[in-house]
Amino acid sequence: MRRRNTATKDAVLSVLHSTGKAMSQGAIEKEIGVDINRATIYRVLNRYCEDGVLHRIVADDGRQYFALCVECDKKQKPLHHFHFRCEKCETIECLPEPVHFSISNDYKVEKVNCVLTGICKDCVNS
Amino acid sequence: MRRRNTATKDAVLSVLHSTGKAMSQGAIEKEIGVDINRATIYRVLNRYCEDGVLHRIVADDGRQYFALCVECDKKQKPLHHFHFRCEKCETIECLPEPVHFSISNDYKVEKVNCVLTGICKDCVNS
DNA sequence: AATATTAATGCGACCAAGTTGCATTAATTT
DNA sequence: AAATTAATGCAACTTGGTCGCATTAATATT
Repeated sequence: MRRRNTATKDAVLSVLHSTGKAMSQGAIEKEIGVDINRATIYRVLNRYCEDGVLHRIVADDGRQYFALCVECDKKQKPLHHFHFRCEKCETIECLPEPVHFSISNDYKVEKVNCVLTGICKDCVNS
Repeated sequence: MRRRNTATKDAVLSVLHSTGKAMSQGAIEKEIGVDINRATIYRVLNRYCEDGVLHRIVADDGRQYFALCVECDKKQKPLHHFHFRCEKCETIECLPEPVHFSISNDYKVEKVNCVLTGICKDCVNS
């Protein structure tokens, strides 16, 4: 099941690159310009997550947001980092702040999902 | 708009007390014994959150879970604490582990939502 | 104790996010 | 150029959660 290159996949990646933030399917659909089916966008995003190109954040609004893993690398973000969801501009940002925790070895931790919510620095002064 | 005491509200609280964990509407409905409407349970839960009796956690499954704030107090949990969602027994636990982070003052942080996901200590040995 | 007030409930309809089945299209292999 | 099968579009569906509205019942008032 080798992956194939398509215009849709490229378009999704380029939108994520250009905004530099984590985006929901809806936000991507709005920004992407061309008309791409909702289900297709979800499938592209899910595939990228499987392939380690994107990571998925579930925010406290219950929705999924997707962010480039490369973006995180560039800014030297740790594997598990905080995310900030701005309620005004409706974007999610990967923060350089690492998530630290200690937990009994009896627990098997598989995923870490930390989201701060509020007004981001761009929106707080406007 | 003074709150009124009802059997439904008591039943919801007592289920949460008896399990000692954060529960979704669905889990509460299953455990509660009596037949209570879905919308009503949600309304009860939302009211309790407004009143500071419960707090709401949105897990990485995108669903809302509700936990007693008193439970947290008892175990001396900090205001912002980690939560652990077990994928096997489908419960969420409030952990005593506090959430620490530092972020630029330019951001206005209003909510903190941190969930670890995996297999809890009760399920890992079974 | 009887009545008035209005919060709480049940029901059904509704919405939004996300997924899935299936026929069709098109990227890669041969 | 033909064959293979991943990717897409569409519609239907699922699930979590909310809302409007008529009805019920907890509290306040008499």
